[in-house]
Amino acid sequence: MLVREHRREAAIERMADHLLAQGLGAATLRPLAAAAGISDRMLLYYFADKEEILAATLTRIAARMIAELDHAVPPARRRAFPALLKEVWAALESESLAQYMHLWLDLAASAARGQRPHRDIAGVIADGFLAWVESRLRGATPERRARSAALLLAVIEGMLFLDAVGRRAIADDATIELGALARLHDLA
Amino acid sequence: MLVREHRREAAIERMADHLLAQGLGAATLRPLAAAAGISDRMLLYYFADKEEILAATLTRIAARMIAELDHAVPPARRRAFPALLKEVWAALESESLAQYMHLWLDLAASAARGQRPHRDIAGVIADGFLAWVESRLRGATPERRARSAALLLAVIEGMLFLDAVGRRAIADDATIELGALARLHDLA
DNA sequence: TGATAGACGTAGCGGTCGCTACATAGCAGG
DNA sequence: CCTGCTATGTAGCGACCGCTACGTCTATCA
Repeated sequence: MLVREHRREAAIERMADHLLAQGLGAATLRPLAAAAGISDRMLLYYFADKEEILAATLTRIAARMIAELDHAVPPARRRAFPALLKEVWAALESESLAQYMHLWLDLAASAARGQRPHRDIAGVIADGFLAWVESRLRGATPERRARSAALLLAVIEGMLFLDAVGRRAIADDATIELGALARLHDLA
Repeated sequence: MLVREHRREAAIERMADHLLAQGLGAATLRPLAAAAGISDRMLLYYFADKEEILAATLTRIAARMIAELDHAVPPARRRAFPALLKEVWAALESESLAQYMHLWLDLAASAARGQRPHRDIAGVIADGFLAWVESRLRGATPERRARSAALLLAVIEGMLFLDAVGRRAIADDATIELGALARLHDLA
């Protein structure tokens, strides 16, 4: 039914807000239902089970994240490695994107434990993130660009990790060092 | 009492095994007590509350991790950046150290949510890890060595992250790229 | 008009959570 | 012998978990 589809859709949007604000640990039926403004019974009427709820909501969140990233770092031009690194890191520290990063960390942790559907969704998000970086990165050949993007992604995620444990200073040192290395290489 | 201290100690050791095998998500009183071979009542007799249990167990695990790292990558000599990166990454893929890395990811995720005592402990572990890397890294000056160590740590943790979400290929690309950059710099 | 199917709420299932009250058993000191 | 402390088990509290049985109301269609 159309009504059903529409309400399901609205529920996903509001559950996405809830998950972003509260984290994966708060992904339990009753709070999710309350956030969606319906009863937990109706939530399980719209979705088969908790797994389906999470899959739909996380997929929605992934789409939103890419949109937010596009907004923060527009694809207008390609950047040199150090510049893009700096720009992306600055964007990720903004309040709105930080929420995504925290959830992304939750997701990685539960993916490491082999949880479904977390593992699959997290993998797809990583691919999307990599493609996103690659499309904004300057590089001599597509191959070099792909590897540079992989490095940038890895470093960003390591810095995220370090920031999460309260060691932003280490993350900043890493940026400085990597920026220096990359600039040196560009001169070469 | 001595008996009490001894049993508390033994409980910590066995709970550390349990936590490493099962993850932070399995850190609930009854399973922990079962792993320690005592009743949950006695667990709360030896420790004030769950937080104290976790703090003691995680601290023990951190000490074990450093010992395992020392064993896998002995401190005999300092390594060049690409060599150390490769060596550390290979070590972390071993079954025993992979357990620590998964738990480390759990810890980072809950630290990002501001959980205590997770955040503090995770920070201390990161510092220990950084010092560990620094002591094994070759570098012209202590300052350069510190920044190189920060970069190596960030990259390792980003690769851990990518591996967790099933994207080891991206992690490998990052290694290749960073190794190339660092070697080029050493020549310069 | 009456049967059918969709939409929704209530109440509750069996289970786990962190934590605690209570009882007891052993042993030390007065 | 009594008192009181340490050590330990049992049994349970109230909250929350994912999920479901069941009933009711309403809209549609023959």
